Amino acid sequence: MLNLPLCIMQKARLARDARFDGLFFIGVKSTSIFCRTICKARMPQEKNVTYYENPIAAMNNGFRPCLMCRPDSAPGSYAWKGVETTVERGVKLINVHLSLNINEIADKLGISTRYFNKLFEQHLHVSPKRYQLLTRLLFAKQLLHESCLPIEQVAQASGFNAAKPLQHHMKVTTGLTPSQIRRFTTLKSQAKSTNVTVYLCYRPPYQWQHIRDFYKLREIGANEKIGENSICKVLRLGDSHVLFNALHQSQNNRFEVTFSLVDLRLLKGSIAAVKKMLDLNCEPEAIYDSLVDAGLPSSLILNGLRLPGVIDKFEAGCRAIVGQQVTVKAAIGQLNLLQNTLNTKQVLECDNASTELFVAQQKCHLKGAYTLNSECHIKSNEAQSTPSVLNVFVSPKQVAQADLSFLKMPQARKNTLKAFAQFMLEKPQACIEEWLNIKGIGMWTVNYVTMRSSESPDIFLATDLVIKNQIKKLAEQEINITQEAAAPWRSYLTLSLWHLSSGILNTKINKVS
DNA sequence: GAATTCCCCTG
DNA sequence: CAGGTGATATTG
Repeated sequence: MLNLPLCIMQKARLARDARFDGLFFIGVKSTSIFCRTICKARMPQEKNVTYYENPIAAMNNGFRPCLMCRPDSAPGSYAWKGVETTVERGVKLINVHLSLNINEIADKLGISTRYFNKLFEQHLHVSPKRYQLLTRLLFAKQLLHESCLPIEQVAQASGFNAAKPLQHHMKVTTGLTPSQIRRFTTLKSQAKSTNVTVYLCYRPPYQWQHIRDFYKLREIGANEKIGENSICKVLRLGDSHVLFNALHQSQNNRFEVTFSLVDLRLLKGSIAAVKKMLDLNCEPEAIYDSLVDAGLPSSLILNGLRLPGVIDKFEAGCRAIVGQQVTVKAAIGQLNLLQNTLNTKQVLECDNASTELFVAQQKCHLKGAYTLNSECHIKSNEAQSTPSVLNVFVSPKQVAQADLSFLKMPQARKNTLKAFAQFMLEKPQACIEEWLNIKGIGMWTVNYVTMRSSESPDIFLATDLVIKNQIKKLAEQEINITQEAAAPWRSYLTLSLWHLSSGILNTKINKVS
């Protein structure tokens, strides 16, 4: 039943080798406890040890899970990852939630402030407080350069309570006051509103057409509008909503992104979200090389390919589930139906006041883009004839409570969708692997969602039908793909193969070969 | 830095 | 099962 030789497991156990973590489990007879290979507890003697393939097998034989290494927890979960990642998670939280203080961050991590301080200092040799101050200042500086927000609002957006503390800290750490920093910027003053425009750059080349078409094909009209040169979408960020319009300016290698915000503290997260959607941090050269290594002839490679991201994990999950075994077109039709049908009640159902405020603000702002759920429709910049309203993607709660009989798809898939919504309602923070426990969600779905929503550059969808066919088709022309060689950028190989199979380049292949 | 918790061994 | 050891994570 165990697929590893005994001597290997013995060595792996004694070395506490992390590479074998999860592959087998160690039952200790003297205590009736079972552990993972990496457990830091005192090393049991060989004569007391039995090996098991999985936690279930160990528990069946009367062992209980160890409290230190938590072999019962889901692989990848916080409990599984243990202390090693606590600092990492803390850093992320500080970066994302600029307005939370250190106590609240520690609270989110589930540890005391004192311990958080200690761990942080130990690993990064800076105190969390100091790290946070620098993070806030850096972001404030970016806003001073890239936007025309008044200082007071820059302060709020970067986590300070008021302009005074920002001015003080900026002066102390950089020697310059915010207004001195601002003087370097060349932007013209923009109208006073909660609209914020920032310019987000990327490393060229950038295959705008590819990422644009990818989104366009998957457009959910009530939630997003994809223009020839722009992407406009309403994002759910925590309990709030953000509307953005990203306009591609290829001559400057950047996007002009306008946000409409309820609360300026959302700006940091909003910028991160758009960067993720447009994959602005990617390094095209490394990816190009890896695609060559994988065996793609350079004539078939889109240099500057980007991975189109999905911000909301729930949305990504819905897209994946509804997209199981049907064409993109069919799936998006059903998603549009879902969105439009459940949408009508949405404004009433939203429990927080922020939505109302947001709607009110939308009425007057974001000229030339779209409005959110307001009766005053504003035409889009892109000379599209019909005025539009945009709305946030349906929530887990809505889907969980809805009668889904109006959807045209197998009952089993509707059940999965519903179970998924229920799961997300109860455990919104669960890691994607945990979704496997839901009936109807398998590895393809998990991998697809991981690739689209976790900025995971190294997902190869080997079981995807389209991918399989495309590999076969290439092999017929003596182009052999070794996906392993594309690591750690295999997501881009997946994208490339999808793109090839879309037919646009199929004629080209013939010419090449 | 002490105290607590946890694991494993021995008798 | 009780008593003792060593080690780690976490707290006040």
